[in-house]
Amino acid sequence: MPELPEVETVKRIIEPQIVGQKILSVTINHPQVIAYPGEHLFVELLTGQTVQSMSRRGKFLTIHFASGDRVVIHLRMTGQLLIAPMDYPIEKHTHFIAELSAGSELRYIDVRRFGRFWYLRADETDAFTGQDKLGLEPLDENLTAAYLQGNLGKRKKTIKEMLHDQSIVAGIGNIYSDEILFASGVYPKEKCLDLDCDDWSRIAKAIKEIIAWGIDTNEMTAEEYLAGKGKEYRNTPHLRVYGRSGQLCAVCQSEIEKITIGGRSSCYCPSCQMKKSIYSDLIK
DNA sequence: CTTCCCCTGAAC
DNA sequence: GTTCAGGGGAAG
Repeated sequence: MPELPEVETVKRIIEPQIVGQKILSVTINHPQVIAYPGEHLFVELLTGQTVQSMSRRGKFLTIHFASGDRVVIHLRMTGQLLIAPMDYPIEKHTHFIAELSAGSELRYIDVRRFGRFWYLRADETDAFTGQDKLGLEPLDENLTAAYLQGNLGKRKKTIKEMLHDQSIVAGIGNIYSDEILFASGVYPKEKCLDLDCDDWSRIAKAIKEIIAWGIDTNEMTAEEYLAGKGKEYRNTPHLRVYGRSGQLCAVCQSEIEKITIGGRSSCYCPSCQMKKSIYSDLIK
């Protein structure tokens, strides 16, 4: 479900509600979501820990404990984290509940059960989650046109696919890659090696602007977040191309098209995001 | 490179 | 009934 802006939203809502809390008890309803180190050890290690902070890296969340231990969480497609009063109804597909000292609960809900939890002890290096392979954060000042062109400029793959490569830029998924390419005016199926300096500049700028916009627009209170069950995000109605095939482009009124790239759907405006080959024919 | 897999549910 | 879904890893 969530990409970087949504995961950041989850972090901003959840962190203030768990900092300083002690975990009194842990219930796991579906062990599949525990990737490491196994259900029973996970429960044993987590019980009694006191939360110090929460952080986000790409689409990963980490809960840091006073002991130095931490829990890394990836929500994948449909994972949701909620802080709920103990008497709040248990949603279907609730796989994990941690009872907190304030009398509330941290709950994990995941319809498709693709999400994963890892418990890492203080002295354990993270060799399990994949976080160590992440590239730059979109808002990192080192993420520039030169960085993108240097890392991707000779690749044959399409720009749409490469924007999903978490080892280059961390946190972009299928929604935001569509939105970023629309904002850049780049045809999603364009091969990286066909893009020029100006294209990379617009893409670098759009990555920052669209991701920052996504985070800002998602801003909400903890009450609103709970009411939306941690799965309703504010910016969804304002996306400009994702999920809008057949509708008219807000900029030029052309009909937004949907194509398949690397096995995933991609929505784009054929007029605002013209293929370079067509464009070069037009300016002859 | 493409295809499949992990899962459930909504839309068609 | 079939297809698709905001992720990611493994297998062919």
